[in-house]
Amino acid sequence: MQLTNDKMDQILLNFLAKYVILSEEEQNVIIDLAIFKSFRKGTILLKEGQRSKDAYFVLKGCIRCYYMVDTEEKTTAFYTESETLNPPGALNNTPSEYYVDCLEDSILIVASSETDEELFAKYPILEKLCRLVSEDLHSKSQIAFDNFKISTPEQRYLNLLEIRPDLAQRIPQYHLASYLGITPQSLSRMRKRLVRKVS
Amino acid sequence: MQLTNDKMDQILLNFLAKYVILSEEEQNVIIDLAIFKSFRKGTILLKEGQRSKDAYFVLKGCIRCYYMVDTEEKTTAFYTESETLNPPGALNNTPSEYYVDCLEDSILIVASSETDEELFAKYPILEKLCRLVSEDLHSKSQIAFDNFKISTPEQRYLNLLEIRPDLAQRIPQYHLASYLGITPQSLSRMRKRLVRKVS
DNA sequence: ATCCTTTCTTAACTTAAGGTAACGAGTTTA
DNA sequence: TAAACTCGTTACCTTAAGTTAAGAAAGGAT
Repeated sequence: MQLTNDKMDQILLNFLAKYVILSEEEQNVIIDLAIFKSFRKGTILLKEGQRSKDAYFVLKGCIRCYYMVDTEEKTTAFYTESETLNPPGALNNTPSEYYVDCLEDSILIVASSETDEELFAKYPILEKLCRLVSEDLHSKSQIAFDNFKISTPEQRYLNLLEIRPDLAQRIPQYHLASYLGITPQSLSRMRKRLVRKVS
Repeated sequence: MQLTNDKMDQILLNFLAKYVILSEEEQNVIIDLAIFKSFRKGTILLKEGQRSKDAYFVLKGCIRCYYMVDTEEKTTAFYTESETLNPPGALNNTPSEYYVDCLEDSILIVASSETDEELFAKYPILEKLCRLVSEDLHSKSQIAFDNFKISTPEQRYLNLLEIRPDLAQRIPQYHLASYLGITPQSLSRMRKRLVRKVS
């Protein structure tokens, strides 16, 4: 399926409409600002040590954050349609601690936070929008953290199946395992255990 | 030690100064708004199921978030001097999923987000301030989440000793254990293992 | 169709965490 | 003072995750 520019604009505006009501003009400013980019599966968007002020809004596809610990990839997050990755570097210009890559061919909006100051001065509602989005993302990430902490790997897996069943379908199991904080072997065993429990 | 009102004001303003430069008037607005409250150790500030729009800034003492899972407390966070707890309820008015209590006699600034709208209209810089604080907290909590995920319980404990050595001193071990995602017994064993490794 | 890479599974062994129980040191309460 | 309570430790057994190694299954590439 091909996404037209209009459709992509609409996906973004629908997302923003959850937070504030924007005038035509404000919508146009945002659309003009938004840079739509396509990436092939496997593309690395951000490397450890790299400085980048870019934030990514996923229109289509899936991106993933991971740390390299020794020679091992430790996956910490997946972002799919209408989700936003806002790396810390955007704020304080520190080098990234982790990598970001595309697990699928993806269409992303790449938002650079360079021009923000003038823009916020001219359109204060955009500052409000950013505040609300940030507060919402913070709250969601806090809740996700809490759930992770109070759960066993098995509960985390079952929770994932419930909350984001799409992920279990589209993401390789060894990435899921890493995301759950266990090895692929453990996840495989766990799945066998769970089947046994059901019957 | 007794904190005077002036000292408490200053702690708050020092914290905010990390984000924006405020005029005298803006500082005064914030100080007038800030409600300083004292709580005795053991006081429960927020209960599961309770709706509250209050955020807490810790001037002195220590507060803790925990979930009740069956009959067990699962501790997910500690907040000490100059840290901020911003429960999700403040945003979307949903009932709290967790409890908050005081682990020590504490002095907190209780900020209700009720009056925000008019205030932001009058002092746009306060909206910017909230955006920056929120982005910063989000980024920090994201990093904390990542570190938790990519670490074993032992690494988490060692990391805690390094990053927040104060916590290990002032917080009972069974709360720390819960925070690390393990039982008090496991933490006790782990500590013994670690001592053995050093020697 | 065959090869090759990627992904998932299984197995045997090691390590560490959970569950339960008991003990002891230090406080608080009666 | 004694009893009760809190907190940390230890012990024994069970459960599950890590490690290493080896195959099986699925997909792509030539």
